[in-house]
Amino acid sequence: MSEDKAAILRRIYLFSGLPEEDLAALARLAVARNFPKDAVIFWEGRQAAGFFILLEGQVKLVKSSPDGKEYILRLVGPWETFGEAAVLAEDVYPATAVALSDCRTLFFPTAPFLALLTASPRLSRNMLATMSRLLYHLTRQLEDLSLKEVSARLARFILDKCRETHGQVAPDLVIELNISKTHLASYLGTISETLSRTLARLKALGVINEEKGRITIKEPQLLENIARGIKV
Amino acid sequence: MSEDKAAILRRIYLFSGLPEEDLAALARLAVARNFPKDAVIFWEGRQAAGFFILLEGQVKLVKSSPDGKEYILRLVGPWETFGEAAVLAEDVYPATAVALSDCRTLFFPTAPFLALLTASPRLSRNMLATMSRLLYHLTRQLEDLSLKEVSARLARFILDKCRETHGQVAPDLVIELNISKTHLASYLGTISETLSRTLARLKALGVINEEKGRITIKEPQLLENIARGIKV
DNA sequence: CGGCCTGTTGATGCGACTCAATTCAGGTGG
DNA sequence: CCACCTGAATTGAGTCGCATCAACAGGCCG
Repeated sequence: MSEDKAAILRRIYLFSGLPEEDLAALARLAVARNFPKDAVIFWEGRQAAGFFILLEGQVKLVKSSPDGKEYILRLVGPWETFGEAAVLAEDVYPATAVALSDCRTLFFPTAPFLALLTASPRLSRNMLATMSRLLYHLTRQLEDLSLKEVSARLARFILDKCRETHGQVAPDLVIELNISKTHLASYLGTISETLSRTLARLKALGVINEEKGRITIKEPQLLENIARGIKV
Repeated sequence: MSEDKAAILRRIYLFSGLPEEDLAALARLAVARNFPKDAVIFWEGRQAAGFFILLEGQVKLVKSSPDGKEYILRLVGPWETFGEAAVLAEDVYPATAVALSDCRTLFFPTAPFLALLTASPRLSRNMLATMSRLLYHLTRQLEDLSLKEVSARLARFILDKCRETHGQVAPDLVIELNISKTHLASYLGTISETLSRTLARLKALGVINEEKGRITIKEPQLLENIARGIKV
């Protein structure tokens, strides 16, 4: 079983380039933990006991307000880690994690992981790189929320997703929203009604096509401009 | 001169607990760089050559939109580091840094610093902790921008600042805004006119007093509620 | 078939940005 | 010392984007 885990860990960015013995030590640490759909994996503000690797399923990291609105900080897919940030400060989780579907995860308890971290320069370096990318991601979201309107955020999301799946942006490329539009709305910092209208507007402009969660890019250049915040 | 630098470095959180030889090595790396008021220290999107410690003055890290609006991601004060995030990914700066007053800094070039980082577990750990706190800070800002209105953000800012200076929140405690209200507005993700009105409303409610950038807290409990987003 | 969840569309209201006018404070030069 | 200028801060009126509330259509499942 521990061998299986080591094989899995090799696929995780955070653990890339680690010597065998480090991987083995990590594999000994890891605890399999599974969650049904809609289960809360951890709560914002609770003492962070460790972090997770998602093996299968989808997880959302959310902030929610007293009156029931929620903002999705990050959508986590397979082979990504989450809850890492809390580990370092031996602190609390900065957001709540919820399983969007049935999930299989590996859990790494804080204290022994920190010991490994101290012993492995490569692991430290990977961790720093991971957190760098998270920081970069968050600053982009802040930029969007503070300076851009919904149409620009949606356009940016589509372009990002397109580059992620196809490595480029070109006419007639198709991207799949594999989340509900309600969730996408929370991720973009708005609500489903507004997202619906914004999508309709982009369709009417001929910039994109959309049906049943499949978006086709029609006018890449226009889409780039909208993402930059240039008025149409 | 190198001795002076080492003495300075001891005061930086990022370098706390480091052995003498590491401090000495860092001191040899550090380059003094000064900037006049309004100078751009680095531009968003440019290759990150290294990071900075602010010794004297004040710096803003900003995102700006094509039409001239700007959002202040972070206000940097003496003894704080900035530009750290970019170093790890050997990547670009995620925001633009501007001197708000004449500034003295120490600059650490990326490549040699990374070498030191690999060699010093303690330095790695400090760096991770620093980035953790940045992440935490950014998630709070995202929460505010996406879920709270301006009055709540302002209330939270006042409470944070109060706790930071006095260690507690109590009636008649005074905090100093040592930045212009225009800058504070950008930091809160709004504009000076709206900030002005919001401050006026809080004054009218008797929650705070304010004159010439000095804010006196009158109703801590009410202020906490406003910060939580509870309607008045 | 009826319930439920997701998504769409319309009408309305509120918060915040825009534009413009005015006041105020700090700094400069006569 | 006062007149002048400049940038910051305030205040008012108007507009816009988006959230809210509400009604309704479609797909899925018991």
